[in-house]
Amino acid sequence: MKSSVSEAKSIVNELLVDIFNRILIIEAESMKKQNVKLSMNEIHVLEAIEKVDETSMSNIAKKLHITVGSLTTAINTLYQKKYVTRERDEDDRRKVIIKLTELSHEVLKKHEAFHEQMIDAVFKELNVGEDQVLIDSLRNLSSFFNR
Amino acid sequence: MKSSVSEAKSIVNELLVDIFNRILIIEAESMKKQNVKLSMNEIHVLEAIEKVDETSMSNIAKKLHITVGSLTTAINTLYQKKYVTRERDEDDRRKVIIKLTELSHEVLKKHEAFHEQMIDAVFKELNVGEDQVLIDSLRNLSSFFNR
DNA sequence: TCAAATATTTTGAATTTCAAAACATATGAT
DNA sequence: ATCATATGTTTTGAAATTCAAAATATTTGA
Repeated sequence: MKSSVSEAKSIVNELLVDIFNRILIIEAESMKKQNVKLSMNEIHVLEAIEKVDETSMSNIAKKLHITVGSLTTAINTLYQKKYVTRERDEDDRRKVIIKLTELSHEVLKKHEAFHEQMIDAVFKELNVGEDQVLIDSLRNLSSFFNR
Repeated sequence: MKSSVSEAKSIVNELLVDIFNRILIIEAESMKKQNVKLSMNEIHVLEAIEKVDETSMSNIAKKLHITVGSLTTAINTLYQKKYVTRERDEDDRRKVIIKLTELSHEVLKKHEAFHEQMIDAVFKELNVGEDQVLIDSLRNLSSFFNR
């Protein structure tokens, strides 16, 4: 199967758009099937808390690319539903430090399992060395966003 | 630079998450810079109308993975702002056919230009034949969502 | 000590979404 | 031809998510 470069570009564009349009819906379905009661939005907040170094409100909001005000409302409901705790930073009492509860860790485990399945699907039939092509392409795309 | 398969998987996962988290924001910035007054949401509605065969409300909603009710509110504002027209299908008067105005085509041209730049960045330094690896990987990912 | 900087929450408004009800038109069985 | 059912769209009412700006709390530096 041959194709010119511009054809390949067009195919890659369409695939990226398709993937982008569906991933949230598919992820949500997967979580629902596993009896997770949270929205994908809420799960992504938990994910950000897990990944960020210092879990202050500002840091988490920056990771999520939302305002701190928006994060406050998200954390309000997660706190109420016992997915996170809130405490003042003793070294700098302006800061509020968010921590995940066991409930959150269970949800994140399920979410990670979905991602692993997804990535396994990507690597299916990929030969040794070819993974580097994929990594380079995605790095190029990610770098494009840094301009 | 060598890495085990599981390392490669982890890198690809992180890159995909990063790309996913930023693409909407970057696209929105790009549109704003080009004096486009619409939200990315509204632009994606126009994009769906452009891509779908028969531009009835149901078809457009299906393409966008939203309910027809949600689409009605989106079309209401786009209609009011003169980005689309509405007409009854003469063959089946239950259907409403949406058409893009010149205003929309101008916006979509700018949006497509962004996507072209983006894809050019992906293909940067990609050798002949390597594009097929990328296409295969993304196809695998897209197919994973069809299960 | 106190003005400015930083961190967070609150407030008020806009956007986007959905499910269910209401409405319009078409189709198929009698 | 008529009417029940199916299909297509809009309306309604409510919830979730977001933002900017104002308010509040704490720290820092002059």
